[in-house]
Amino acid sequence: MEETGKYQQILEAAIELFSERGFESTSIQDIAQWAGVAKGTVYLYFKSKDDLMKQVYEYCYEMDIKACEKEVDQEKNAVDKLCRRMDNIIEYLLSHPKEARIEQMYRVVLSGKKTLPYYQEEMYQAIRGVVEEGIEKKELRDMPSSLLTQIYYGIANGLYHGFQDQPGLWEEREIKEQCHQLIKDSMAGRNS
Amino acid sequence: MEETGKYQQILEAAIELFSERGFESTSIQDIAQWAGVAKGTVYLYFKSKDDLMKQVYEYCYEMDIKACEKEVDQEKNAVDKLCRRMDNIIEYLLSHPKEARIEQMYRVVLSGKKTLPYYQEEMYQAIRGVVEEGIEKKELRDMPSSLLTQIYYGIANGLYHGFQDQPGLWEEREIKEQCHQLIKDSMAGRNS
Amino acid sequence: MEETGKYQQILEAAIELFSERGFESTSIQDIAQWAGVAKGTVYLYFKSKDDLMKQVYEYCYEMDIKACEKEVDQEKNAVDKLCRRMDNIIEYLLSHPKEARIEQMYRVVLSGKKTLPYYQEEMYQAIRGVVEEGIEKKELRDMPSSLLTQIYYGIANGLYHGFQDQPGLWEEREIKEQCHQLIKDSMAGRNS
Amino acid sequence: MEETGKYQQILEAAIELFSERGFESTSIQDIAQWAGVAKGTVYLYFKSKDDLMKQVYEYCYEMDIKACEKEVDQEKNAVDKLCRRMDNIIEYLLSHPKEARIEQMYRVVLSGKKTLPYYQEEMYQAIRGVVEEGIEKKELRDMPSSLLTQIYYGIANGLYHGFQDQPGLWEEREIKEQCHQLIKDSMAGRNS
DNA sequence: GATGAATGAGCCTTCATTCAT
DNA sequence: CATGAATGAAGGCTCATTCAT
Repeated sequence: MEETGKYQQILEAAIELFSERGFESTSIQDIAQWAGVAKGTVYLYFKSKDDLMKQVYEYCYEMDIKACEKEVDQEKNAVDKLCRRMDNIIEYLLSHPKEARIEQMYRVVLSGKKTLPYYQEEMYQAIRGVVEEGIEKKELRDMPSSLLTQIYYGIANGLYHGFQDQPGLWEEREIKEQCHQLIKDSMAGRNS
Repeated sequence: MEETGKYQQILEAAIELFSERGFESTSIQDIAQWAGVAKGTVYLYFKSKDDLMKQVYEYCYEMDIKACEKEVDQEKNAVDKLCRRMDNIIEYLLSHPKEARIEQMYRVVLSGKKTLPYYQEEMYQAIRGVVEEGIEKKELRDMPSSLLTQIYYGIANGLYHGFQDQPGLWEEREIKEQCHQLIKDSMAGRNS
Repeated sequence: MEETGKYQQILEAAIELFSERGFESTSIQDIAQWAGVAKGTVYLYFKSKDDLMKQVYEYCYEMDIKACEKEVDQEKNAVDKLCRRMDNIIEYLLSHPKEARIEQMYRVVLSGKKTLPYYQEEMYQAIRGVVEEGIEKKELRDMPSSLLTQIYYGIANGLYHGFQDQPGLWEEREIKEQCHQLIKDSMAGRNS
Repeated sequence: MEETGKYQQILEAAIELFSERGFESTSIQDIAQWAGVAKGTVYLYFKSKDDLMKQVYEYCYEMDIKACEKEVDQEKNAVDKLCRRMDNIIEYLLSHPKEARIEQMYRVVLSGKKTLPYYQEEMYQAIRGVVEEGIEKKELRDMPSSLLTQIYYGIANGLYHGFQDQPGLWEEREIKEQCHQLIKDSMAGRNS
């Protein structure tokens, strides 16, 4: 952690500790210590603890988005896009458990504030776009797109938890195919 | 709130405030004030703030479990049991948003601690029991039961979020049936 | 300092330390220690350090006002009123040097803020009232009353400093009479 | 502020900010920024913040002294000297409000420390010299010179405050003459 | 049982000062 | 000379917890 810049050191220390202990239970002191800098140094790079929290979340979120959209556009059908994206989601979450936890935590906090519902976020909108298009083309179930989007999200999340418990499963080709089939069956339904 | 016992008063005040402001941002003072008792009184009924948190969570969780299991046993098939349970889940969560938030928050905290994975909980085990039996009887998809259980959980959660955004939807009979169909398609797959 | 209430203890500790080290250089910790209470206790009686500062000032100011107005009304003439008041002022300031310093300090701070000019204070207005009446009755010099009031204030202050350096002087009857004569000559001028 | 030396730039920035916000509320960072230099540079010219404060005060004090003594020696009588000096004092203070505030603030701080009573200062001694000589020559009241000096000081200060509130007054010839008469009456008394 | 005054550990944040570049 | 990143001591304030009444 010595060779990267101080900003990155602090950010990574924060990810480590926030994900482990939660936002409130992690002190700036702890973060500074873990990052190997003095307490005051944190404030050279971040305006406040809130600012640090926000930047940590945004950093994680950006990584997540970028990872999840990889090669999605190469697929033509809605179902295929959703399967590909789900592979990406799980791949990313399993390889970045700390970042995943931070996103989760931050969203719970956000969901308490009326101002910015989390579903207005980029990723939600991206998925919803695919879902709406799929519904229009009759590739997907004819349900309210918001509901279908949330269901997709929920399945992805459920799968993540499932694979988290038994990491080996995700490596098995057969399992992955079963999951794809499940996605298809749930999202497309009788249309398939 | 005056006629119930002090214990209940404090518990309800805690539910109210924890769900609104989060655990760390709610002080014992706030809770005591809301409950209409003195700060010291809280410590007559709860060993510490952590203990209060835990009891609050457990209280919410118990209510949740009880509500979700209602009439589930009247169904015969695995799919029907799961549908019935899902109706209960959504019904409960929508009518108890505060309790829902507290369960959510507490699980995020718990998930950080390796000691007590949340899937060892009663509700998870109950669902898993149904799922395993369903798989055995070929009523459900032949997938690892843990995975299928998590997926079911995820769908229920997704639906909750969806209906939370548009509460009116849940009242529509057609929508509910679509949801049941979706549960069936995802959990039973080609078997159906 | 043990027998009085905590509020008074803290107030007196603050007077002691503020007058000795200044507002900014005195920490709440210092005050608590001097008062023989815990840091947190200070915040049971004062909302913040600023609040403590303000209450300390107001306490000193009230004492000052009360002391300075003693028996002033028994005098008929403006000059006599001013002399009597000046005796009171000096008497008070000499016997309450700490409180005097606090008033001084606070006014210097206040004078930096445009909002509440210190001359709108009670004591200033009281003196100005006497001065204006005196001018009207031709007992005092025909000068702008604001100016004459400030001059009176200045003389009183000067005398205080003078007597502070040589406290014995104030005890001498002759000196006191000289001072009264000086007040008369300066405030009444040729009218006398 | 660019063409003068760094030392002067910093000094002037300090005068500006100290007079506006007070000593403690002005950071070295603020001063450096206002002066257009780096924080470290301040420490090339001043040993510490305290040192800067002291030099700022001394700078203001020197200006004050120089301004106040202008043409005082042209007068023969003690009273005239005192009047002339008072004109200078007020003229200076009104035209240098920032420097005036700094002197004021610093003296309040100093007056708390027993080590260096401010009356041992040059200006005090200069006035006292005039006063003592005047008393000796029976031009002034026969009172302890220290007292009379402090009174003179007090009057000057009072006038300053008076004119500060109504700057227009100081321009009126008649007012100025009234002030001179007042000085004469107070300092010389029946001797005049 | 009930109270709330008192405590003090611990948090976030600021800022004078240093020093390698 | 000049810089500004880095430091860490210190301060204001909050709050979980205790305990005498």
